[in-house]
Amino acid sequence: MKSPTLHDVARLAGVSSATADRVLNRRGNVAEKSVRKVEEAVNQLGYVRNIAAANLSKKRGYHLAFVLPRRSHAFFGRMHEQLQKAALHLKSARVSIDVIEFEAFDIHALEAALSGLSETNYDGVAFVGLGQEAALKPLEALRASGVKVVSLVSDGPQDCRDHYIGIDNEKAGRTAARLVGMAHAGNIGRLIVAAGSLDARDHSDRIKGFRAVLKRDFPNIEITPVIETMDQPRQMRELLSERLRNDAGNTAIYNVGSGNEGLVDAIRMNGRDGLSVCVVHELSTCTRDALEDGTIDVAIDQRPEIELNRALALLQAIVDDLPPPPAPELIPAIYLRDNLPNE
Amino acid sequence: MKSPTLHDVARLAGVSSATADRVLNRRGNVAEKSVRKVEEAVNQLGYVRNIAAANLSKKRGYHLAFVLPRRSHAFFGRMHEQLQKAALHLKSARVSIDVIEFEAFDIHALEAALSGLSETNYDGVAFVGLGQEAALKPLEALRASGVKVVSLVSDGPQDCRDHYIGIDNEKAGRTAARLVGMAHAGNIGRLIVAAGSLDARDHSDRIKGFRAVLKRDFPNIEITPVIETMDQPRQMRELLSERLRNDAGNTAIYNVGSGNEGLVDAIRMNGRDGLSVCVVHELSTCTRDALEDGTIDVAIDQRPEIELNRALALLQAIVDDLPPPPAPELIPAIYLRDNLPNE
DNA sequence: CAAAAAATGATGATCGTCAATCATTTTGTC
DNA sequence: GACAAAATGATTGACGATCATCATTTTTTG
Repeated sequence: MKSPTLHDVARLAGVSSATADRVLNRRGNVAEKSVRKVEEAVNQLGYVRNIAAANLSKKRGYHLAFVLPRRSHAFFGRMHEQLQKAALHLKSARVSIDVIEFEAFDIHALEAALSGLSETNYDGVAFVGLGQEAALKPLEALRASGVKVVSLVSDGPQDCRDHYIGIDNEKAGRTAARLVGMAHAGNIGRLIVAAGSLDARDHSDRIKGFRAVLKRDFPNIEITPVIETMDQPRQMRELLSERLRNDAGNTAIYNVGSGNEGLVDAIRMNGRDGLSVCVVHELSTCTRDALEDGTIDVAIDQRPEIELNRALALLQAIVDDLPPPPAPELIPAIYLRDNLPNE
Repeated sequence: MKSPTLHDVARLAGVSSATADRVLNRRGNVAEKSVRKVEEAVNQLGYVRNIAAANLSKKRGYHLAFVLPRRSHAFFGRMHEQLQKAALHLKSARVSIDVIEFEAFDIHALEAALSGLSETNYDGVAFVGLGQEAALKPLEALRASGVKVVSLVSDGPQDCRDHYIGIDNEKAGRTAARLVGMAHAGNIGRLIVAAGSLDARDHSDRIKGFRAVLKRDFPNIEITPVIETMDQPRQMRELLSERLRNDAGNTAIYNVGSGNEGLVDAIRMNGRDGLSVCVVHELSTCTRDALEDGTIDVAIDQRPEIELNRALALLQAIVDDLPPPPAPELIPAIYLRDNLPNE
């Protein structure tokens, strides 16, 4: 009924609890024979260390840091918000969370933020990996000193973090393509693609997936040259308006990046005549409204709240050197006007 | 830095830790004045009870029961599987999970299973609420004896459980309608709808949402009379084949319930000529294959694995009388052939 | 075989909370 | 002011693991 304790293991193994402890925590100075006996007892009893008791005695709480871009974009705002809620809830589990903000898209801001962490003594760090190529050294330093590291949203080299939590952006692009394709029902189409910057890894992955599917399965749809908006609503509005005004015959729009306010403005001004489908990424006040009034049709959403929860659960586990909790793959939500989340 | 303990609270309140304990655990026999002082100290220090220590001292583990239908359907198989994985992972947190299986769609099986629980002493129970109308009495008994109760997948009366975890089926139906509509690109269509049984709450909810959207936004699509399949692949195959053979001009299929093996067979036999879109519910080996080879286009999936994880996290929290962990709404995944989860 | 080295056992404090006991003080009431 | 009732304080031993210390035993080595 009740689970066995370290004492039970020691007794069954015929050693003292001190030795059993030495084995389980790899303190060394144990005879090979004793190690085997203890391990056998562990297996036989199905002993699992009581982490709560362990942490209590070690007077350890989970000390975590989240390195996030400022709340400039709605997307990161949602992350911050969820983090705050979660932090409150996790206080009773001795999880303390510090938030370190940095300027998004500033190449060196992330590096600076991460460097600052090496002095402190966090158990785990999660960071949004935009521009992490510049931040390899501080990451390496962190990991070398035993800190567990998780990258969020955008992944980088495998050996600069313990895990990545985020969506598969190529898959997201393919999904968008399929939706655009389906909405043409075999008709001929012409498509406008807009992107923030073709340099960003996540954006280029999306475009790659998008193009692949469109080319293979929907040759009836022609892609016009990509609009680069630098994720700025204004540029988006102007460039897109121009396209819509000058070229008739556009049937679809896909925005890979952000700047959706501009996109929505442009469509509202020009009307949706001839446009059979419009797909964007991320849910925000703006895109939500646009979905509800039919200005756009689909918002593919990363669900940052869920990513954040995952990161928290994962860090808690790996900080204890436990295997990551079993969790199914992150699939971006496909929001239509009919399945928007409440409130 | 480190969080305050009960002792700190007592000291600040100017009472003994015994009294502080009496206040926090509502043991009674405390003067109103002392209660106030302690509560004030709690607020001032931001004291949060260390649950790990509390549970350790109470020698309490989380003793949970999951009452699930047998693994007859792929859907429940996925739940069982996830539950097993999670159970393994949660052993170190002193969470023990018992699984009680019952025969799906047997009205009294659930009642019997739940009745059996009143003898035992679980802290929390999750159950799949198919046919819970018949099981109100045992649920009431459980809750009366302090057991926390969560219903999964299909909800019932509010006061027979503490929380419901599952999708909004009406929303799922609306989503299906939107996808079907989009895929018609304004063309005229004729739609075949199949359902397991119109009695099942979740199925009827889906149909309700589906019809509402189709009627309002896609009057160009005609709905032919619903095929009732009792979720049996064979009936599905025969009835659907008949329809496809006899009536030309069908443009879409929507299956509200299960029995997708039959649906897939029928379409493969008849070919997809003229069918512009085919939407079903739940991902399984069968529907996954069908998505990949283009037999069907969309599978709306409840993601039982996620529901299960949610239930676990929720039970752990409410068993401790904590507020439910902050988690965003469950949105069913929309699977296309391009965003299927790996492996 | 003796000395050094390695392995082991025994013990006890600690973490924060719970739960129980018993002694003492503060109330309220007639 | 006596007396009961209520409130409080003080104390203690779990709970399960960690970690350090010290004494003792076993093994290795020359």
